[in-house]
Amino acid sequence: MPELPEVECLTRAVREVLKGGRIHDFSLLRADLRDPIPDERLRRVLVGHRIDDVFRRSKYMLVRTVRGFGVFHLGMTGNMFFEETPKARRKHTHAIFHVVDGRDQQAWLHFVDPRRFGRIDAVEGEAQELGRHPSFAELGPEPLEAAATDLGEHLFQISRKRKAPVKSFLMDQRVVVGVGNIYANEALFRAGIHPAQAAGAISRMRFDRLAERVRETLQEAIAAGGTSVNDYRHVDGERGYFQVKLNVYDREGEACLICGTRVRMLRQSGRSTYYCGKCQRH
DNA sequence: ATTTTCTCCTGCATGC
DNA sequence: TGCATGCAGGAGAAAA
Repeated sequence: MPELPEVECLTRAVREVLKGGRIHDFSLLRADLRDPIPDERLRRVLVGHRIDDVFRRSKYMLVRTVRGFGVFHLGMTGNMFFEETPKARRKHTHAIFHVVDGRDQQAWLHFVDPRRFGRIDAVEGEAQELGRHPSFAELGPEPLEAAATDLGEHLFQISRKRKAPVKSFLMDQRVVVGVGNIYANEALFRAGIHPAQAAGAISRMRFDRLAERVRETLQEAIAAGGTSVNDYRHVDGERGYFQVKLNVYDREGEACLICGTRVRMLRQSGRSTYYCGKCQRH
């Protein structure tokens, strides 16, 4: 489940190779993932132009050239790997980008996604065109770009009168980007906030605390994941997960690492929520 | 306007 | 061992 930290780590690894280089060509092994892949537009944007930057917005990795942006989303199970050859294919490889880096070294960047919830898209034009794109138009702020108190203030302001559980609220990408199920659970645990509490009933002070914990959790995950992607030939977004100590996620029935109480699970809008009923209060 | 449900898809764990 | 079943969930559309 690639959330912000995993996408950030992948983006850094890809940037290392692609920035200043070019995509010589690519091939699509299927026409669609979650949505159809716009072959021709992707070609116009990416092929033959210098890669000016590779950056992350929300859970999207963006590849910028003079023509526009390549847009990559990993969905649930997506990942990208540099391979030594175009042929050494893992199962569920859907696209292969033939890359020539800044030092004229060749590489093949493979987009792999078993469940195919990911997306590959292209936006022509400048940053403002990207901002108008449906995937980006309504996104909330980047949690790591604002100061913690500004994020707390933001969460507090837009949550007034909202009855949604704070956990669903936190996972809403229009509220704040990048927080998926795992890190929502973990940040709420760290903040001592019960996931079922109505967002609108949470005080400014507690939102400040939550904002701090969200940032801390994401930053720790990036630091942990970042250590595994030094060598671009071994880009491995998955590995990051196992380096972060999860307090509650997927630990139903196990002892809370703080108080020993059994971790509980409940279902909120179809998602599994894990929490400690003693450490996390309304 | 906000919030929930449904949909996409494959791999894996579970149970008989 | 094999097969059916259910679950995992990001995000957008549809429904409530």
